[in-house]
Amino acid sequence: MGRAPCCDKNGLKKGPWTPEEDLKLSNFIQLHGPGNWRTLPKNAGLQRCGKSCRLRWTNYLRPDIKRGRFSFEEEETIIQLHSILGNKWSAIAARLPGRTDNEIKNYWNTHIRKRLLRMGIDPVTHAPRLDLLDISSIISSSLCNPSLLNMSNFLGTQALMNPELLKLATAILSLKQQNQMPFSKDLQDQLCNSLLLDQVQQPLQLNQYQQGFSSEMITNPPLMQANMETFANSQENSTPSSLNDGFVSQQPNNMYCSSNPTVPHDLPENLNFQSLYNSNQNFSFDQSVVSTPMSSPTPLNSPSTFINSSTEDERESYSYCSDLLKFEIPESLDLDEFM
DNA sequence: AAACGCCGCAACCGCCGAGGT
DNA sequence: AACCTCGGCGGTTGCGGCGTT
Repeated sequence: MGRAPCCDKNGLKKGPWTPEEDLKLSNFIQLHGPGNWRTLPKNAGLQRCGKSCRLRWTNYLRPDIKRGRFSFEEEETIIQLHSILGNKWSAIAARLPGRTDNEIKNYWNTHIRKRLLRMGIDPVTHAPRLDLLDISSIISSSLCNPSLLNMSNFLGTQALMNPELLKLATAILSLKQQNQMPFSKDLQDQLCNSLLLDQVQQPLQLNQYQQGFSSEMITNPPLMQANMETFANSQENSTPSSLNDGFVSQQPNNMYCSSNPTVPHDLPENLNFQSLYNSNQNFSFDQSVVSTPMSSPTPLNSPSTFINSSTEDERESYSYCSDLLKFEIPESLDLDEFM
């Protein structure tokens, strides 16, 4: 036969623990150590299920538990570990001394998850998703502002997520740089509208814009491979217009974006950073943060594109985005354990 | 000041694998 | 081998605090 039932649930107390119960449990465990949860409540004089006692101890009473707000470093670690481990809260907690799985789980669900969603990042896959991103502020403050087409915000947050937008923006800028087309407000509005449509999961109809351009400018493969670096270089060299505003800067709170010249225009829809890592061809991580040799000819830490963020919220968001793009693996993390 | 709604977190629930009988 | 509990885990719930109206 098996063991006796762990506890008879009838008559046992549930709900919040009182200070007296906490004291009883703490004193008992200090004397006898944790474990034997089945018999512990009775021996400690508690009208609780053993499971409830164990949870109370591991999640609240344990002396090595660190209380209080999560530090920035802890949040970084949680995000990075979650991108690798998923909802393996206990595994994540094992790498955050003093934090319990329950606490991390709660913090993820109440803070980090929401923040990622606001940033347009799928908290499950850690993949950028336009349909999750609140881009209205970005659009309203830059693209749709008649006096300012701030391509930095536009490209910095969108281009990698939607290759069609990258194509379109590349073509637009190329045309503008060659003075082959006026950058009219109409076009900006069209682009803005299309982005809004795209946000609600309407496919971007590139052809709509191709009509207004030279078809060669749209379809010429070399041009289509133009990239963030092209933008950055061209901006440095010429464009004195507002296009350059905030595009390249070296300030501390900047977002570190990909400037890989081979930014793919056929990124998979459910792209995530793991798959990028594995694909190893169309995208590369910063060599300085990923030790695994990469075949990409241009590491991300060469001509980098920095996005200057203005508000506290934006800095915070960009900072998190930066973390995701950098995808730094803590030294203490034994990846083999998960592979 | 009261009512209401939202949010965060502690605690519970249900499931699963490991291991004891 | 089958049955059963334990311990652990992730998901969910519900309560209390707080802000807003």
